Amino acid sequence: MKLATWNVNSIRARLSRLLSFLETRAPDVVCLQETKVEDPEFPSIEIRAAGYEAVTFGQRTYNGVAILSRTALGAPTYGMEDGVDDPQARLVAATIEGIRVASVYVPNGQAPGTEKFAYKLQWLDRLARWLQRGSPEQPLVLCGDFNVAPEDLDVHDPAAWEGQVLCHPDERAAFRRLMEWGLVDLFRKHHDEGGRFSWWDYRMLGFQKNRGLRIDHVLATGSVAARCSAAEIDREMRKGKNPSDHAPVVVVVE
DNA sequence: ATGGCCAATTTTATTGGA
Repeated sequence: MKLATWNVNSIRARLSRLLSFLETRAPDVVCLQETKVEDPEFPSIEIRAAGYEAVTFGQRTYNGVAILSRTALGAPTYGMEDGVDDPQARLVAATIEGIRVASVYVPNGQAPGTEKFAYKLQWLDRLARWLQRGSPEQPLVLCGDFNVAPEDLDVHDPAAWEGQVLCHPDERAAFRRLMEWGLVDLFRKHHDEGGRFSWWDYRMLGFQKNRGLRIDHVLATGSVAARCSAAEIDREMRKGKNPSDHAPVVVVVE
């Protein structure tokens, strides 16, 4: 199974690029974030014509997640179902070929000390509890835009980013708690080098200068990680006209 | 070369992203 995660920054603005990605890369599963459409406006017809079914959890303007799959999507769940009244559409999950797959869009957090930052930390804590409702012995892929660069190695200029949002110690600690439950970073399983990023600012020639961060991740429990033979960041999808500011992360699970 | 923010809405500014 070839599985990708991609923050598309509006599926309507990115539809032709997404369809090109599906055709040229031929992934079996694609987790999307920041679709920014309510479910009735999701371009299901075009996606289906490309050979994919979709599970969508959208909202207007902001957020919105989805999972596309060539094979059946079983037992979909929308949000964390933890009783918290949260209108933001940031997690959707479904079972594909025996693997539970979740597409997540972690809050950005804006800046440490703000209400949005507090919401981000709370959301990550809820995500840890969502994981704890299951077992790391089960096959799970938790992937998406985590809005956390786990280590300085994942940052183009660690000194400039120190203590800033996406790199703050509290976010990194929250991310580590997710990992310690029993997840493997599939990109890091295959690459130990720095300078490999999944997001670059639209401004200031960020991509051209490779001034980016690695904040999009594919995390998997041990049984899935053991079957993972490759992981790459698809920089081609960040090039050219009208890109998302994120590139897809693609893994192969045998 | 991959080129100097972008997307959606509240639309000729504002908000949020990261």
